[in-house]
Amino acid sequence: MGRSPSNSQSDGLKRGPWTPEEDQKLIDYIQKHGQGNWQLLPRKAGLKRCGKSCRLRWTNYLRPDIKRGNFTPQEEQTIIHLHSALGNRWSAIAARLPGRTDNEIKNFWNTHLRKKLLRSGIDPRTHQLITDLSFPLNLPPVNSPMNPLENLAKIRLLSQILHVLNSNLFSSFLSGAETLNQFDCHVSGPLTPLQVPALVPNLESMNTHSDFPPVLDDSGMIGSTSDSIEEYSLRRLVQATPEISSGNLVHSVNLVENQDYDQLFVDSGACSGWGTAVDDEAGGSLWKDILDESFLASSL
DNA sequence: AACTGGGGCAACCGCTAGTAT
DNA sequence: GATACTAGCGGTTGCCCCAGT
Repeated sequence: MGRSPSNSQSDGLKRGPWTPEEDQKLIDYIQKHGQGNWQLLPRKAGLKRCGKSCRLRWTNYLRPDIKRGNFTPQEEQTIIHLHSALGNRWSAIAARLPGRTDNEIKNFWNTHLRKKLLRSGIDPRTHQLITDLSFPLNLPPVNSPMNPLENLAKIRLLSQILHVLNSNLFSSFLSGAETLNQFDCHVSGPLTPLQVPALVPNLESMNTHSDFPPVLDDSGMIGSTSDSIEEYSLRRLVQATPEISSGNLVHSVNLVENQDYDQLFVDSGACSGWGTAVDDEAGGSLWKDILDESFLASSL
């Protein structure tokens, strides 16, 4: 737990996990004298800790009014709602959740709620539907470690790219049509996230090009194309990701604002085209699945 | 049964804002 | 106004636990 497990400090101060004895000393001192000056407290209380460490231990763990245990669904909703309004201002969020500390809320957000939103196709930073490829692609700087959760959308896209590259569909194209003009159709206005899966069935289920949905241009409009097969496949994948739509975005935002998160998750998960993969558990196993799938397909 | 990898979370670090001198 | 000190905040780290192999 925590950093700097070593107890041997050049300044003579102990770091790392607190012992029950240290906790008791701190509790006893504060119960007798109140919080007062944190810099002086450790010396007066007989603790070999810095004041900062004492303050954190008290405010995050020992304070008598701290509520321990799991967050309730109500608290979850409150946190998500407040985060959409306040951002990463954990102390401000904690101030509205009696008995919860900023540290606890921050940890809960990073370990549970962020994943939950990502799985639902919602950018946890903006609380909006993930709508473009730049979302996952622009996140980690080159030298920073990848965050698999924030790159869920990227992973999903990669998975589907592999599907296309390995599919009968692709090989049938290699031997057949060079252009895709025959798939033109006319739909006015941008597609909504709920419309896209209807127009773009799961790639897995499409074995012939006759199943192909219409192609969308950069603005999300359906139009004609003379893309190469590769371009077409990639464009289709792009369109298979949650497409922004004023109508549906408003719907989702309303759900958030109305704290109807369960419905929001149901809605996003109900999108068969992208919801299925969104439902996948995030993490390293996803990469394994993707690679396994790719290997299997390529070995056929 | 032993090993391994990932998740959870307590604790630390660095920075900033506020206050005192 | 400049400096020093303190408290608070958000980001990050790394140990422990446990599920999966």
